[in-house]
Amino acid sequence: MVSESPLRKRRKEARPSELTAAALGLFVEKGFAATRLEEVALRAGVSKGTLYLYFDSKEALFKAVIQEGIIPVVAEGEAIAASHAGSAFDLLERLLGNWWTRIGETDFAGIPKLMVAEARNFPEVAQFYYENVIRRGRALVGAALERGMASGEFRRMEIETCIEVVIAPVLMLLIWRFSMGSCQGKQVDPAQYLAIHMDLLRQGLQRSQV
Amino acid sequence: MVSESPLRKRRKEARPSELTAAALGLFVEKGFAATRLEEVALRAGVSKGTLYLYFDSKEALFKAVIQEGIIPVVAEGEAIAASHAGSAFDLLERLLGNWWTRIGETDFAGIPKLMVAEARNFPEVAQFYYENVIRRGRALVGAALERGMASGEFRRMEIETCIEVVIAPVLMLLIWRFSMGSCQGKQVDPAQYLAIHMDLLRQGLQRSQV
DNA sequence: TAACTTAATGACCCAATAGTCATTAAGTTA
DNA sequence: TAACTTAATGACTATTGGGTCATTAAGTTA
Repeated sequence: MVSESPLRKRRKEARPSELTAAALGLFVEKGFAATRLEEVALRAGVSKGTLYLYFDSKEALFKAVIQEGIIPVVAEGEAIAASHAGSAFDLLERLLGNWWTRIGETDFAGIPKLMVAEARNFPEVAQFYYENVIRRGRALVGAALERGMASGEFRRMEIETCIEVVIAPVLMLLIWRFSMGSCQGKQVDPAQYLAIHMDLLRQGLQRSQV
Repeated sequence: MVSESPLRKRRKEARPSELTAAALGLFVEKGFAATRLEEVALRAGVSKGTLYLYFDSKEALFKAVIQEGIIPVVAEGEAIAASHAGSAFDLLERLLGNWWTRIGETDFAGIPKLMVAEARNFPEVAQFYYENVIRRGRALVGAALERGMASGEFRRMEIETCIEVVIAPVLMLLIWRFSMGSCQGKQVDPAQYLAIHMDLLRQGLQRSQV
């Protein structure tokens, strides 16, 4: 009886993403500084030495984690906005909804909390994230708001600040899940949370008060 | 010419709060794990040995930082709510405004970000914070919303989720300031941010559409 | 001003961990 | 199946930083 699976498997292609996935989980859970690389390697089913085959340093691993999975979603949002035909509010709803299903329900959901917690320790990565995710995400929401104000669907308000207020609850929902979330008995229901947020926004933004 | 100030000053009373203040600043800036106690001591104008005179461990210091300054503000909010006479919306505005001036504009402003970043590493402290700050803060906002719905000033909505959505932007404003805030050129203006948030809420919550 | 109490110090200890590298073995080629 | 390439390993090193404690000196009392 001979074992079919050798102890050491050579899987050069799969290792990097398995390592960043493991690292993301641990970084989100314990923070960057408190995460030990041996634990990351263990979770990825590999030894610490192997980790260093693919990433030069702990910081390089952090950068890879952040850059890996979140940027495609922004591009997707931009495509949605470009092809949208309905009302401005529908667009807003689709943008936030898409962001939720593509980030909030995936393994990448922990990235905003991680980025918030570590931004000051990695200004370079934070800047990258700001330029490629935040700035573009804001621009999308801003364009939707502008469209609605131009058409008379929304009342006129100062746009830049409005963007922040619209995005904040969605961000908070994620951050909460990966931080204080475990303290409370019944978890927040994301669908209901988003529904209430959109409901308040619909009436809060509208111009004509019938 | 004799120096009036000896090298070692004995200031037993002042040390603890000076140490927690220094620790808060560094914890918020770098995270708990990445903060060195020697640096905390240095910032407090004291040696590392002195720090251990007042706090048993790094974790004890963390607990003290969290527990020290934020709870009185909740009590203050409860007093405001108890004595409030005007409309429910005015109460909401006063609560958020008070929270802002008493936390947002003080040294304690970094605590929410710190708590969010470290909650999973200190479940016991997180639980304490949850019971004494979050739960009570939510109850305050919830009572204001209920009052408004009961009087017909607000339309009826599911309260628990509503609370979250009302609070989220205010929390996000603080968290942002201590994380990604330094990435963007022009900072958000807190007063304008709160004004827009309250403006959206006023119209979003109201029952009668005149 | 001498004796005494205790706040403050900083050199030291040791556990933890980021990063290295000589060795091992999986898979490939001839 | 022997020779070869390189993915994978894990023992090892160097450094960092939490925590200790014998020593020092500020302030107080008699």
